[in-house]
Amino acid sequence: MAELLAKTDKRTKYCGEFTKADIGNEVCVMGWAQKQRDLGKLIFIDLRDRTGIVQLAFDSDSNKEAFEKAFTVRSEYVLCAKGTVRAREEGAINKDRATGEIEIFVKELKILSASQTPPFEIVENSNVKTELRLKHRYLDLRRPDMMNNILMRSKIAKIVRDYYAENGFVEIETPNLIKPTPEGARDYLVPSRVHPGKFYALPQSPQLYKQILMLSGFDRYVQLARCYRDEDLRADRQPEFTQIDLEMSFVTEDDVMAINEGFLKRVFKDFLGKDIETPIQRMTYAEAMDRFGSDKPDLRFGFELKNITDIVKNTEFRVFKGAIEMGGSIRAINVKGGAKFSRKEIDALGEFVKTYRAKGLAWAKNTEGEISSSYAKFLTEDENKAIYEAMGFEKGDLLCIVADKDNVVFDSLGALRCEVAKKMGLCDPMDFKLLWVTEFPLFEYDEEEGRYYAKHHPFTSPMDEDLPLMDTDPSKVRAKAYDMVINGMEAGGGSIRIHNPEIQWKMFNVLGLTKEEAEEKFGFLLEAFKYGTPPHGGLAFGFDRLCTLLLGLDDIRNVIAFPKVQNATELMTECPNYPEAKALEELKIKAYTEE
RNA sequence: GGCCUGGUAGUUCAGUUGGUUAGAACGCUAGCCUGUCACGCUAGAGGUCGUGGGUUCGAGCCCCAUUCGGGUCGCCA
Repeated sequence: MAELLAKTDKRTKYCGEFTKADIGNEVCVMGWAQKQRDLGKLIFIDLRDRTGIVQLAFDSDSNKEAFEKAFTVRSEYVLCAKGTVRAREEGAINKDRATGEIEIFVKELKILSASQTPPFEIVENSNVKTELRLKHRYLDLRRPDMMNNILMRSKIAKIVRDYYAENGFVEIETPNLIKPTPEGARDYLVPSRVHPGKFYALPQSPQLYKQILMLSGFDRYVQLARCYRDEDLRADRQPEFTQIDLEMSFVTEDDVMAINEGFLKRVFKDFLGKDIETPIQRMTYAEAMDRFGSDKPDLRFGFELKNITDIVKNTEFRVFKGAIEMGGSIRAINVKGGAKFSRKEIDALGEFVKTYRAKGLAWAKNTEGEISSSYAKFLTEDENKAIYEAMGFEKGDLLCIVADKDNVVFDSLGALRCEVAKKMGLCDPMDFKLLWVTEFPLFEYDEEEGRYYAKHHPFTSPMDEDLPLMDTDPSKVRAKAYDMVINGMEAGGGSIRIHNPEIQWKMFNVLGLTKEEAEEKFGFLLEAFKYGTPPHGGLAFGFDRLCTLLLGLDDIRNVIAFPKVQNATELMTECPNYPEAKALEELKIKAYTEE
């Protein structure tokens, strides 16, 4: 059935590129049959490639041979068609299609490849289950929207390379087989054949290498770096992903932020035609937590958190009193226009906050001046009034209150304000709100293990004015770290690094690392730092997330050609898989057996 | 590891209180049709109701286990 492509079969241009200017030309096109429409003595075939669709026309009277072949064409057959571009008659013009004013009247048709009936139709906006799409990803990628996503990703990557190159950045590849790192996410490990029992790790990020590059004097480095983390997946998280990774020497936070604001301005302008105002708004971590209950606040809507602990500090209401007694707080958001939520929907919000460890949701609803509430009866009239006043509670509003330990209150209310905003349709994906979050805490205290962890990583520089606190109260030390937050998503983050050995040792000390442990883990870096280290800092954007945002999507997998599913398998190739016994033997690794 | 949720024709779904032969749309196959482009008309094929067990006279529906997806908490320096 399939025919060979002859040397003379040269494609004139892509399907989507034909216009009225081509009328009368002899052309040759190649592509996939999207649809065959048989009208009896007339057949139309929509021919598709990555640029679009052009209509092929066949007429039994004019060319019997081509017509008869066209008759056998089914969806997804690969065709080569030669013929004449002609104008469509008035009334036969398809205004919904870019090439709708012309068609190719085919003189010679070759079926280069037949196709089975695909398991799902190759059309835009298909709502086929993810599982099936991923199993047949090659077909899914043919769908115009997926095809477009991947093409756009490539376009964004080019903007990245152009922008940073124009600003003096050097693109350098760092290794993918590296020394396993001690802290942070789980490493993917790769066994070494030459060194039985030893493993490489796949990089979680090129962090240490890019710092070393600064030391070597490259001054400005950038890389579209593949990164790997063996952690559970989410809608915005894949085990392997791509980072726009960069580092700069002789810079402060402002310098790093400025150069990257330039990039964001550029990519939003070039890609979306949108103007981003610079400098981009900044907010400290403390303010972000206080106002939004999150270190990555979505600024597309209000519903800010307010602390009402003082108003009810003398209450006997057990729920509020309990929170105060355990050193927590009572905070509220006023969902403007939220009174339209039904009792059932509000109960669902109560269940929602419980997933963030809150014990429940106290609420009050003002419907046309009539207030119904889950908690008001437990408070005095004055207390209720004071809360309403503090929150600006008016007709049509819904007040949501959580009382608990601070971190629970922040987590649950921070998530709740996004949840209600989503339900109320306030999250236009093409309305972009950019924000730098700054002054992150340097450490996080792990209560279970009774020790400090680096919130960013152990090479993050403390803020100069907080240096004395390193010895007295590490939990209060702020870092020279910054995150780029777009519409509530962490799009990137970075920091100024420590380049002073004394401070680095102090850092390890707080983290509970002995000199020996530090040498064992980071010896090469500490050694390198002895030979003249420039002050340096950098940042990494989540490239996949950035593409997702710019395309207005909500699933990172739609910008990744071959993504993995929730249990970290890839459905098309069915990876991972058991290796051959011989391979394990060479690696001196025992085969896994079920217990 | 926890919680929530789904799996019925190739696809997307419906399926009543547990009761006859499990339906629809699209797709697919065949026939007819010269201006379609979501072509139209006619006819047809297509089902181990994810899998295994249980309850019952009787299970797509109830129970248990399991598997494969999706969301999420933990986790993600």
